[in-house]
Amino acid sequence: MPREENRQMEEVRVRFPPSPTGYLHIGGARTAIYNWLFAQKTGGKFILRIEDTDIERSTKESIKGILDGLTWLGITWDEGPYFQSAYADDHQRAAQKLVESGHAYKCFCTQEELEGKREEAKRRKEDYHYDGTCRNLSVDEVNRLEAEGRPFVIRFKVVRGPGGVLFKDAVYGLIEKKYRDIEDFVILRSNGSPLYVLSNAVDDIRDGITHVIRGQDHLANTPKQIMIYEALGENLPQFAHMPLTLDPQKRKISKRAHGEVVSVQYYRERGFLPWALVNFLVLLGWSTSDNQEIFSREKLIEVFSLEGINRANSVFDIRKDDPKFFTDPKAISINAHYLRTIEIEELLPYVQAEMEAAGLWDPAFGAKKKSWFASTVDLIRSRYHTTKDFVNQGRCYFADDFPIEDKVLRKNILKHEDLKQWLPLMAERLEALEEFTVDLIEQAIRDLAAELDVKAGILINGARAAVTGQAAGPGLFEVLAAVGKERVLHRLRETPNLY
RNA sequence: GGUCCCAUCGUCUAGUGGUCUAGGAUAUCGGCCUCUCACGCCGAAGACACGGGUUCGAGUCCCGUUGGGACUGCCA
Repeated sequence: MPREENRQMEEVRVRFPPSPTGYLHIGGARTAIYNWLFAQKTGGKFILRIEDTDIERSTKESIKGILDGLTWLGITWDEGPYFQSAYADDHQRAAQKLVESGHAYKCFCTQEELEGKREEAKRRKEDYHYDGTCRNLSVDEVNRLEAEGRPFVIRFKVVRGPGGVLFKDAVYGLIEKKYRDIEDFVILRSNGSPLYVLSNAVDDIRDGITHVIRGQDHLANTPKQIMIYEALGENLPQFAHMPLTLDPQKRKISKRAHGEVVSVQYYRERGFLPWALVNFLVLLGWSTSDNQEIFSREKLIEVFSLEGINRANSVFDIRKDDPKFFTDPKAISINAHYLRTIEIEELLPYVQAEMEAAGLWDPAFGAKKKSWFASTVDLIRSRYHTTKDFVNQGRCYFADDFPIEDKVLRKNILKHEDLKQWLPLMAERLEALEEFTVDLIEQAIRDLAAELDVKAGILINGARAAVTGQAAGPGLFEVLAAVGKERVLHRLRETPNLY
């Protein structure tokens, strides 16, 4: 009992321990988000630890990519990044301690021997567990083999007898694993380096981790780690395993199999707002009882809880070669939602960044023309899905060179021979306006339509095509006001050249 | 194969024995709005994997079947 009381007094400490073998992917980001949220919620600490023990596969670029990805998402850490490789001594000491206390032993079996036994078992359709050849070696034998210079690994000595490891997972509930189903697993390689199961536990102990929130793929490893904690005489953290994210074929998503579309970077490059991605990701396997889906940062922290984590894996509905959706439609819809609803001031920097990258940025947009810039962005944003759209579909508002879609040209201009005269005529009328306001523009154009005895729609759609190159967009009069008198007149007068 | 986990609309999910002829979101379709396209609003279609129990009553509890996933390395 006193142990539990202590635990409640303890500060919550959670961690995200990525291995730097590639970019930050969706699954990792989601794990980081859940941990971060839990820390924020409980006033605890979120620790970043880079598990770079596999030096062969770890790269500097990968570490940078992970840090950049988290930072972009707004997932900040309170401690670290710590590097696992810096604590090799801890891991070896722990292994040594386990050997000395009789919880582990040196195993001299060679990989070839083991491989042979595995094959043999497989051939006989039996499941293979390490047979314990070295488990009961006498002290003399161990000394002799070591003196011979024979390499050895250290294996954890699993209890042989009835019973098993029982623990309560915050998400999955009671989990039991029988001792007989656990083999004497390796904790230290023959070269002295630790295996994940050991180093991860030792690091969590050193870092004072109170809650281990991680993917369900680690559920099967947990009993082993619990045995290590216990053998080391340490208190257990609380475990919470979260469901995995699968692809539409129900395969675990991975960098290797899915490539870019599962990387955080991809969403950044495709024009996602970081918080929109976080909001989408948190919904993959977690929900509130009232099923709310859009959360501000503060609200999310307020309502997040481990109880809301689902047990079933969820599907990240990525589309391959879908002309309409480049990723899960729901992710896009959430991004579009934020795009059209956040404070315009908050959106502007993202649009600016896109424009700078596209070479469309004019410093005046941030100064003298700022209110024009803001209102123009506001005018067009409701039909955009990503910030990229501002420089693609939105190009005509900010630049003089913009494409006119073929179909639009044919349907809204070429089809009406008279527009060759009418649009320049419209320019005349607009030029005469005292002020270039939406109301006056509308009046002038409707008057012109009446005068010419044509449906206003003909003129309106023609003008839209000539001025924006597109068939769709905001109300034409607003568009003209936004594009500005001078440019509108020019574009209308250019119409004859389109024929 | 063995161990563990999971199972509600295409996808994300609400649902903790009766209020479920199963709710929301997204995607799809239709309508309204309208100069177009979005937005917004209204509406349609769309799911409790199957079979046994338990119970007056089961999406909800139990068992089995099927299906899916994870783990099963001197990877993390």
